[in-house]
Amino acid sequence: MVTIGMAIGSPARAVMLDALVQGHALTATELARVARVAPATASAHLEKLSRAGLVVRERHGRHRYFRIAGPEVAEALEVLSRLGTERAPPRPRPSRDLQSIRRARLCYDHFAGELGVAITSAMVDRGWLVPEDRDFRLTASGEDFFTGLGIDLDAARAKRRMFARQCLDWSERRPHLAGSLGAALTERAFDEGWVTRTGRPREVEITRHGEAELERHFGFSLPSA
Amino acid sequence: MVTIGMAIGSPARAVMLDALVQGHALTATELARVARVAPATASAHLEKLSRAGLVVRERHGRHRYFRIAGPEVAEALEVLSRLGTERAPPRPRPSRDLQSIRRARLCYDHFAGELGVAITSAMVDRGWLVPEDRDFRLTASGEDFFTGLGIDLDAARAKRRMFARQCLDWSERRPHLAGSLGAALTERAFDEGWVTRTGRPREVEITRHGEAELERHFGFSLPSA
DNA sequence: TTCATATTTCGAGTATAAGCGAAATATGAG
DNA sequence: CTCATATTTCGCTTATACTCGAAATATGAA
Repeated sequence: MVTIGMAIGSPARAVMLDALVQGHALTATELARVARVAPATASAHLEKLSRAGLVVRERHGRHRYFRIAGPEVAEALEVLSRLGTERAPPRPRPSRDLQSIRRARLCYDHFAGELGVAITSAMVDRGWLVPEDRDFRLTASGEDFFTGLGIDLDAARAKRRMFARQCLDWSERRPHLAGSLGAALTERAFDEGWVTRTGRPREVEITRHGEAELERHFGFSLPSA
Repeated sequence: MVTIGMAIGSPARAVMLDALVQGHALTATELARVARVAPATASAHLEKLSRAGLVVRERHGRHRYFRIAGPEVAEALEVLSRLGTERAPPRPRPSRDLQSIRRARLCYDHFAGELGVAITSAMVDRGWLVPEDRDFRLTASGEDFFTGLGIDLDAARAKRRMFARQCLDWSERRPHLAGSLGAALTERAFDEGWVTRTGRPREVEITRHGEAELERHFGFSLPSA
């Protein structure tokens, strides 16, 4: 990521990439002109872009062209430039994909996103967890709940890591349960088939069965996708 | 795009972003630790990331957290890091979306991608166009073809721009027809309903009617999506 | 209020990048 | 082969970015 970032992080190179993303293959001299730098400078920039794997050089007849290295590069640059512009307007409606990853995600090994927050606040509402500084305290009734779910609390407490941490992430403004307790709950949810992984990196999907169980245990159902 | 590029174009900041993309909100001190820099340095970096709109600062109880500014930022960073890694392997199969944009795209105002190349080589094979240096020469039979299609060649020649240019782009290795002649053909194709725009920026879609016409005029049909 | 801790600001030093012109080097045209 | 043109390499200057420690500043805890 650093390499890519450094490659685009110069006005001259950004202009060149912008020109190339249009699809055209251009010569070094043409690119020097659009970026308003000397041919020597353009050559150095193109060397960098080439090393970063963003553009490729290609001989064609008597000319030597540069162009975007491939479709995946073109797509990534599109995403970036969209990110650059879509900042001012009030707030673009998140795409379908983004909505789903906001809904139910993993943060390392525990639930985050709407799902994580919903589960956590339900447990707080029921008096099973009490927020305390950076952690949650597990109450007696909370212990009953986790034990009833078949979770071994002693084992969770025995782990070297924090037990019941508060965790914030980018998709919600309220904390969700992390630490070994959060991990244990999440593991259980997978084992019981409440959720499954989707193809995407950290995204999970709630099964039909899971919906029913969430309703039963926590008294909520997430608005359907 | 420059801003974004400069923002990620530093090892320390890239590490911080990497940590934040996991979902966790982290304090400045924690981020200083993961990036292995002094708190003062981390503070400066976070200031930049914040200015670039990639992260936001948020007070929560007695702590001040940084986190990724929003889902769209998280997604863009994912795309970037994927781009960084997916370079070594032989060549990842292009996604469905990428295949379709390779298939039929516009380069400014003329066809590019597989469609542009296929049309152009068909015309060369038929002796309607002859590649000449950076341009194509339109032959007499070629004039008949374009005129038969209802294209006003005199009008196209009268335009201030190049008439029949060769154009290379990133998705194919062979040139396609650009210039006012290419634009006129493309305009005609839209008018006749051979192609329509999809939602995406430069992408077009071939209609059923278009498939038949392409087969009739140029003797090819693109392998179906 | 006072203390302790987290964070930012300030004022350097060092490293690296961007830029140019001149010269060296390819590459196709004739 | 020789010429003309496109491109890269070289040497150099200038500007900016990264880094740190020390000091100043906020902020919640007691």
